[in-house]
Amino acid sequence: MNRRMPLSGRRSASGDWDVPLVTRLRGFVDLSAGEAQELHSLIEAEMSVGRRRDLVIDGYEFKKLAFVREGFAARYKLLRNGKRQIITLILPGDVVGMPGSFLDLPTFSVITLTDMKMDVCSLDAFVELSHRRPKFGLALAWLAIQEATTYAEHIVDMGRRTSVERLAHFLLEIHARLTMVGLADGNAFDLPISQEVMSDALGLSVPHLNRMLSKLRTDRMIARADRRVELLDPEALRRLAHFQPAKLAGIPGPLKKGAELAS
Amino acid sequence: MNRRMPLSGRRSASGDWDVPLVTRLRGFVDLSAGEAQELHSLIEAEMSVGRRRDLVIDGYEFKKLAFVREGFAARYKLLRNGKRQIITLILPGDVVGMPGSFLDLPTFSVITLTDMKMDVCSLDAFVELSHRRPKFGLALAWLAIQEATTYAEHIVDMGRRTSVERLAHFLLEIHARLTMVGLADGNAFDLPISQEVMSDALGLSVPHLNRMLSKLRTDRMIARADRRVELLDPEALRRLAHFQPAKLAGIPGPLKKGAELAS
DNA sequence: CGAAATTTTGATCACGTTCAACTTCAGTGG
DNA sequence: CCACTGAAGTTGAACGTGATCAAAATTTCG
Repeated sequence: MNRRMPLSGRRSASGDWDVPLVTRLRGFVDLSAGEAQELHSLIEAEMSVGRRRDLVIDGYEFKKLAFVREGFAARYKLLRNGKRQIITLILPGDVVGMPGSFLDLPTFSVITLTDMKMDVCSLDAFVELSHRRPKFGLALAWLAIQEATTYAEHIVDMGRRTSVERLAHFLLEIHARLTMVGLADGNAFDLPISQEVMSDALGLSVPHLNRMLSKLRTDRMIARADRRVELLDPEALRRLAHFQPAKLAGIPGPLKKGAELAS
Repeated sequence: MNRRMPLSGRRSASGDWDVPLVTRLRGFVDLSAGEAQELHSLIEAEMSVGRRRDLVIDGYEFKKLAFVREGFAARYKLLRNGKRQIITLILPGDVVGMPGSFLDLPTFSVITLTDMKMDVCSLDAFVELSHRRPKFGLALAWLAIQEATTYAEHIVDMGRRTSVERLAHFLLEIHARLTMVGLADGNAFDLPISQEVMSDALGLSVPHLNRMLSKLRTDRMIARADRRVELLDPEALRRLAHFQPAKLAGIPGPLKKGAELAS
């Protein structure tokens, strides 16, 4: 099911490399079209994979960075008792191989939840580029920080939020992340995942998750049809979930516009 | 209680800057004495603070990196319902301000649990150095990745491990992290924190944590006296906790000369 | 269409919370 | 030296959230 495609890239009108990761990076670093191009030149393959494909397997070497262009995946760990915990959903703009590629061996697995398209480069190539262009090393740090921040919020979810609060927080987070890469449609967004996946992400059982979903539905906070979610009352959801969005700061110094004068 | 001290630094016999963070960095990047010195030159203050001091406050700007030399702290979030979740314990070698300094405003607080000594520099200065020495930007990324990996394991703790398993995992993790910076004494280590702190780190109530502690004690897996912990049966603990240590890979490329042969 | 996966509903049970009281210990002042 | 204080640790009883198990209803898909 993995097939290689010609390295055409996706170009905007201005000839820029226009993928969700670049959108995300531009939220905190000034990337010229040329620099985006340098990043693009690292891509050694554009991959399309089907649903339910293992991308990273706990314990098996993986040293790539795969920038997700389309589709959903999950980073998870399987315990020996058979229980699965999903650490985070991987969305367009996210990087498969973070953190797995930075460890001797990954301690988590990644599996696609839908068909997925990604641009793949090797970690070595990225690091090599970072030597010539320190900005990319810093951008990597910023991405990792954002990952850690998201995880931190998940810890709060699991530790101190009740099941409804947790579900509400989950929906708000996904909505915020999709909005950031331009994939939300106002207060609605596609969420093409089963309740089993959601329950593993939230550390709940499927029946209980189901009940909490209907609770949010009967309380008129959300609507769910097909595999879409609509946030009917975002304000109430935010209050319920104690939702506090975190905004990544820009990389300081000569990298930011208006500071080009510094040597 | 904050007092400045002369910028003497801590030097090893070889004149190297010898602090836990450098030990940690050397686990994945080749740092010459000169480079450690460059890092040291960023330090604008060596601070000593007492117990129970807020270092970072949720919602109030903080743009420093404080490298912990001695002492314990906790990164946490307080919900509006009064519940507290500790995201992670901050140990010597860790960085206060990660991730808070990278956000417009921190979304978590940090409080010291013991007296603490740290070396403080501004994030701007660190980024500026990373421009001249890309290695430091990459090292920052590696540190952030390690932070994310630790958090990921905490998510598994809270979501899919029972309370005893969680406690066992917690003790093993702290032991591993202290060992990494040379602060464990074989299978024993100082853990100068109250059960309330532990319960907030594990998302448990104090009484229940207490029961699980006595369980591990009566099962002869750990001993706890004063504020020390001894792992009496590390193997049994690892089995119980499904413990899987993650080892950070070295930064690839020209940075890691001959490191493949070492260790 | 039939088979499989997913969603929904119900009944029972257990893990961990809550609340309360009691103990231990270190520090402080009479 | 003892009384008092406050923080930390320990124990017990009742309760509730969410798990577990089971089965039915519904959707998806070969």
